[in-house]
Amino acid sequence: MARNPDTLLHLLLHAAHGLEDRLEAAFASVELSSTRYQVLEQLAAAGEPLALGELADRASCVRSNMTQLVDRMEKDGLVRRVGDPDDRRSVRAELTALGRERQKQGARQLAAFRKEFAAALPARDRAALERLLAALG
Amino acid sequence: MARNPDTLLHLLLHAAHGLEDRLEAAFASVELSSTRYQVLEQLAAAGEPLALGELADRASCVRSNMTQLVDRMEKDGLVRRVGDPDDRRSVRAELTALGRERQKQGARQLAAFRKEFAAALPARDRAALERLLAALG
DNA sequence: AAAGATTGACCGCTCAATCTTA
DNA sequence: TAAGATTGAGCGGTCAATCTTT
Repeated sequence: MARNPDTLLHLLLHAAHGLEDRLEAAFASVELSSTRYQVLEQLAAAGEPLALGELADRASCVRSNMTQLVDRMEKDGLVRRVGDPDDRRSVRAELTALGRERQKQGARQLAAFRKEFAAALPARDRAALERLLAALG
Repeated sequence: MARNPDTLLHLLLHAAHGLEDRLEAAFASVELSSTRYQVLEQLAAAGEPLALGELADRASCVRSNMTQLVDRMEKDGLVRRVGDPDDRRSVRAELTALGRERQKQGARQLAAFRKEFAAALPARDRAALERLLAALG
């Protein structure tokens, strides 16, 4: 996204990209992506299998996306599909032991990353950043 | 990317995403994407055909990505491939009349969007934002 | 008919492997 | 051998169409 590099807009988007790349690298160190972590996190927090549509809603993505994501995660042994006896249209995703393990590792990576971010953030700029984010809302 | 919504890191990434979505929508209104616009912009600025590798370097992406992007843009009539007589390994992309037209429309959209962004940005927070971006560098 | 999931086609990106020309 | 471009496979996202169950 390197249009017109001398623009504050550009600098902001570029910084956000860099941040995301580094976060992605942190997750990659435990063989996850932020997308996969997000799913594992939801399932761990829920403490029970969740319907794919429910997962898609929580991830703010489209249903077909979750279908394919769960395909890949299932192939890698992170989750498994289980049917819902009460509504046979529904398919739920359930954590496997491996998925549970990876979720914990991912959580540690994320916590460390957040800490690093907070440390890099000039303390006196927190308020300004919060105003900015509110203005962009 | 909705992990842990009450985190400053998360808020920043979320805001950047929102910004990008809106920028993308602005480009879409003239049947472009930010990616395609970026290529058109480089070609217009250069004033001559550019090798695909050169375009990939300027877009900070991998060569194969540019091959495929130019495939799609060529199919849509925005650019055309031309050979380089001086180095027969090289393939250059050249703007078509349609590509030139779209680049101008895209530039107008981008300018309007930047203006809108600047207006939404609390003036007293500019300095803080610049420090923040420097710290994240 | 409406909801849940899936499929197929596409955008945009990565990597590894390949083919051609220098 | 190096460099330039392409191909093929995969991730992650969209949309439109489809199939099953409610």
